[in-house]
Amino acid sequence: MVTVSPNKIIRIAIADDVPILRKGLILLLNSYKPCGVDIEANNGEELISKIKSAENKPDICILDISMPVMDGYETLSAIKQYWPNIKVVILSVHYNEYTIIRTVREGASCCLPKEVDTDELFTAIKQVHNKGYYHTELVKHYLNNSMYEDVRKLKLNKNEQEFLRLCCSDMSYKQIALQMELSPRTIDGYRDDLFLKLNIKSRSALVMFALQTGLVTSPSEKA
Amino acid sequence: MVTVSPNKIIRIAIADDVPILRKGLILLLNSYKPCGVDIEANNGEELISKIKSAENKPDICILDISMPVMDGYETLSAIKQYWPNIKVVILSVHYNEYTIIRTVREGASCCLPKEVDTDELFTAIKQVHNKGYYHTELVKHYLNNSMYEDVRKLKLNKNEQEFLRLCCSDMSYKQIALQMELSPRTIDGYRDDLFLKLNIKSRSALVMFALQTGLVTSPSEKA
DNA sequence: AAAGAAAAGGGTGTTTTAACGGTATATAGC
DNA sequence: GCTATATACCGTTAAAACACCCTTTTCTTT
Repeated sequence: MVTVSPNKIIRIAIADDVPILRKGLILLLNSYKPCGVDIEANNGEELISKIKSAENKPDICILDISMPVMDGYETLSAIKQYWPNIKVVILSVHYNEYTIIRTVREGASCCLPKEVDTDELFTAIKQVHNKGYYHTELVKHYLNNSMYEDVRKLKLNKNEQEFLRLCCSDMSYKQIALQMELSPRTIDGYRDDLFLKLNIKSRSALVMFALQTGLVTSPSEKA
Repeated sequence: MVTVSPNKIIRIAIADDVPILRKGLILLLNSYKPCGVDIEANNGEELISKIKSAENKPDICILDISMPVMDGYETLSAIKQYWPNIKVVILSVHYNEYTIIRTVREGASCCLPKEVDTDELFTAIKQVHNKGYYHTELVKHYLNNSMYEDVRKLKLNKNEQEFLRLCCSDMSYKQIALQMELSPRTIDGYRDDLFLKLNIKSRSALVMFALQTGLVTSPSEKA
């Protein structure tokens, strides 16, 4: 610590690819006395690079999950690897068992849904800064009571990610196998593995999972 | 018109169930001189009731699609029915052919993705107020070139909505039929109808459609 | 009251999905 | 060298999904 003042401001960095939300959040947080937003980025990669070149590192990073280039899951890992002391708050539309367990187990200090009310957001940030964490009832519930035992299994490898992405379409497993240049049997194995890991029984549920966790983002349609 | 001043402010009403986005948007729009936000609501029903009791009706309503109680699609219909002169801007994460065609054909003056950049949002609002509409390239593209000919077919009835909701799960069609107290054949018919209407061939694509259009919202998980 | 449309129910066949049981190979750690 | 682990691969069977053509019932509409 170089300078410590009694009324030190909580330095905040924000990564979110929705400009109106990001700008709004900045106005909102800056209007709240103890906070100051220094860094904003529209994806994880940009955030990491801005933190690297920042003279004063932020106290807290607020991350969205689904962002282009580098998503919130990866960004969280990178931050915790480079700067373990920076606290991370996940603020996302994706708010489910998978997202909560994966991010909190990876070191997030707090995981909130975007539907959070502004007062609770302020409370959360203050408590994260002072106590190191802020867990909602749902987060507490899943921390005590989750079907996912092993964090490592929550991360999907490249092939699994690609498979999951292709599942979100009209393609049959045979066509997916063809596209990925793998045997249909191998694809069956991927599916069976995911069904087991995620405790689901159908491709429909797999699609639900993919979209709800932000692991697959619907292709932003371009004309 | 009761009072017309040369520098009349554009009166805006906002309905969105995400408080931080709503608050942020209000700060943002109020910081833009020609705009003034008078009404905010966290769902369509609340918005309609606030407009009803408002002395001065808004010029423009900004609507989210996926909201509890009354969603953006229904809210748009209601507004256009009661107050055809109020302009509606759809601002949503849901930005696809279905959403664009359905809202614009129903009378929306503008349909924007939440990823819109703040300058474009300001431009859109100004142009909607002056010219009556603002269409992005993607909106223009779909207006000239859509697979949905008939707007009426875009609206799903109660049974179809319920069916679509239940499709987003691990349930088999047989289980869905049981749950809805209808014959499995009838359910098959619903599916075939939707496949035809939406030009898709699999339940996975149906789930994708349901989530991407906001016609089905993932149940917000509660502990 | 008759015609027509829309919704529900039906039969039958093919294709795809899903559950279960396996083997072979590479490679990283002990 | 052995063991654990991850990856790719294989076969069988049952269930579910999907396609196609058809009838009955229930409403609107005229």
